[in-house]
Amino acid sequence: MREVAEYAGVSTATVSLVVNGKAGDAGITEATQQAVYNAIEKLQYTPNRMASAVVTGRSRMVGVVSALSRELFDTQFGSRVLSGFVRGARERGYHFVFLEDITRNSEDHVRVLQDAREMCLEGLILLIDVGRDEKVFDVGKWLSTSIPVVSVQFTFDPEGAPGFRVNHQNAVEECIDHFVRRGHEQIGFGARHIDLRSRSTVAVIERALARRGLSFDPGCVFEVPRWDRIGSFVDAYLKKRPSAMIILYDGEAVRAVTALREAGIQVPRDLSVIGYGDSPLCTDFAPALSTYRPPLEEIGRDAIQYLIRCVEDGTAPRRDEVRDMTGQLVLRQSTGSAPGH
Amino acid sequence: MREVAEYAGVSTATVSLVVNGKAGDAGITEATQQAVYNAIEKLQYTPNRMASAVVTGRSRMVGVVSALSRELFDTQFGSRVLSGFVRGARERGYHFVFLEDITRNSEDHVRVLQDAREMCLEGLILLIDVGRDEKVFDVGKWLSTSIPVVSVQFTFDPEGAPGFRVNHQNAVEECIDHFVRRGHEQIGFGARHIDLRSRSTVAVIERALARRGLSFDPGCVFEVPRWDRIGSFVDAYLKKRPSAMIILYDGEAVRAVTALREAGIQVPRDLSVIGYGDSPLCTDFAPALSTYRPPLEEIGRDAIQYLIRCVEDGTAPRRDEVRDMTGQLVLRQSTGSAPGH
DNA sequence: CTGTTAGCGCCTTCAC
DNA sequence: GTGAAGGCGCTAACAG
Repeated sequence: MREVAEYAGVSTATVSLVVNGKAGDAGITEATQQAVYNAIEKLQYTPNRMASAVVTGRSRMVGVVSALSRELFDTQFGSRVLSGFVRGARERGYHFVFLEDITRNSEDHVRVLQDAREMCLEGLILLIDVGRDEKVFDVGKWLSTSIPVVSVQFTFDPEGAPGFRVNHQNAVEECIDHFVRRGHEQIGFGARHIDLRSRSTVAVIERALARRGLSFDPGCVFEVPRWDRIGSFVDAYLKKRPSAMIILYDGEAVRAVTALREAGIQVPRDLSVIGYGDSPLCTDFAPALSTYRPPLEEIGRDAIQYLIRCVEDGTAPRRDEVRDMTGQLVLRQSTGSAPGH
Repeated sequence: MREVAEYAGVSTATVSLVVNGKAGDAGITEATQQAVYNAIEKLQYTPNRMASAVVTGRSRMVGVVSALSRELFDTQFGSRVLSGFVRGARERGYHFVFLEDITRNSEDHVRVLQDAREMCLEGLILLIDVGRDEKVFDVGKWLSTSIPVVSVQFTFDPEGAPGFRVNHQNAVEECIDHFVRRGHEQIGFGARHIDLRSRSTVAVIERALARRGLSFDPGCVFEVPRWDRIGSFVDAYLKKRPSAMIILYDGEAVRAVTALREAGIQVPRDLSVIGYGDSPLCTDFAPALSTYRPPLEEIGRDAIQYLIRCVEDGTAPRRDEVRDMTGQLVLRQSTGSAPGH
């Protein structure tokens, strides 16, 4: 920097102002600015972020903290969100680093904060993927007293934590809308486990149906287990035989369709199925699986940019606000009209 | 730090030595060290990496540069490698950041170098996933003149760039071994596109077969296109009817098995299939897909730790060396004995 | 064995 | 409008 200043015939202070785009405020001549830019060009000068971080306390870096990194990398969900982070950060000239996995043991969160301070991170993205783990929320709250934190939840849970997440309402509405238009009246729901999360989804389905004057049969909530126990699903299905189903997630949808086919149920002739996730397997499978595509890249991008904006404006991210992002229903071969419609 | 020094009754230099684990070399009393640790504890002191990076030039951060980030995040391959990076870096107290995608336009590589210098990155991981792009190799070579670079290639290409990659030789041997033991003699190969990469795989298969006194029928190289053109694959298969196939990747294997079933070929009764990737869909599909599981986490972890070791030892990473990592054949339901064996 | 000193590269008042 | 000076938090020689 000193060399640049000398080459341009100005002082290092001037160079600093120009490099940081504060030349205008400081009222520096156009000519002087040009001279500085020329010098930078000639000398191949690259400013040192570390040095400026030392004095300003600003590193232009944020951290990503996850609640369960195995899922983060094993499902395509996590990696798509990551992809959004990369884009979002890049667009604003920021970078991000991974910190500890909060849930490995009970002291990880202090490590996170320590790392964040060591590296002068300006904010944290908290990736919530295990649903309703009270501990994760508490850690988030605790972290957010020392550093800006924005939460991202990328699994499907209508009653999950506030923060950036998919618009579950919309997802359900889109599916029901499509089914009803095609004449389906008895609509089922399937998931790997029937837990609190599934139950809230069922509640949303129920309300969507009610708004259309249809009712939901509680018997149409199906557990779609692994292959070794898939028989229980088939049996349960055959008792009710709904003509349409929403299944969480695509993998479960594939297993359900396959198992049902062996029992003589044809998709989409006898049953229409919409999965969730839009994973690559949707198009490898036959019939190609209709699915709801969650806006994961968008969530990642918007979340990190919101965080950055808060950091730059000096405002604390709102911890209580729900940011629902709308995805898209992707219709393929596994959906059709209700039998006899 | 000054406060810590005062509290402990020593100088900042002593604190620095203790914090950086150089207390031993400098011969600092146990008692003094304890005093420093106590002070650190009491004052909740966190060292500032940025500041030390300024003076040492060492940031304990490396960068990850990819050749095609879309693939990085769309396939489970990329995200598993990333997971390895996270672990590998963490184990050594390092962090990593994402830089530009080299291939977006022709000037991205200078941006990469600029970012690396701005952030005092100590090394670069070059993710090669598009196979044999001369440009990527050149960029890698160019980068490595200014900064340590180690390459990671995570697609399947026996003749790809040197660096960390899966042991293709082993992958093929394992499959062939298994097939031969089960009495298969005519073994085929399938892939989405029959290009240079596939051809080198075929060559490896050919040699493995030759070593066992078997020959490879060039007519048994099959293109497994998307659904709209899958008929061509089925036709080609029916002409040769090999009893076993290696298919790149799992998605293609699923399409192949499904299409063939519609043509009356049963897996594994008439045909044994081994895919590649061990993606989640292997166990969602029926029959559950046998596959070769590439050691992606291991590759990521080893690659970044090799890079870090080079950085710390001050040695340049070898650009020409092949680091083949061995994966594992995962046998499930899509493989069986040769018909009549 | 430990403290003193002199920077690392940069930013930011303040006079001029 | 611009430069000089001081300091950010830390490390590395060297002196004692």
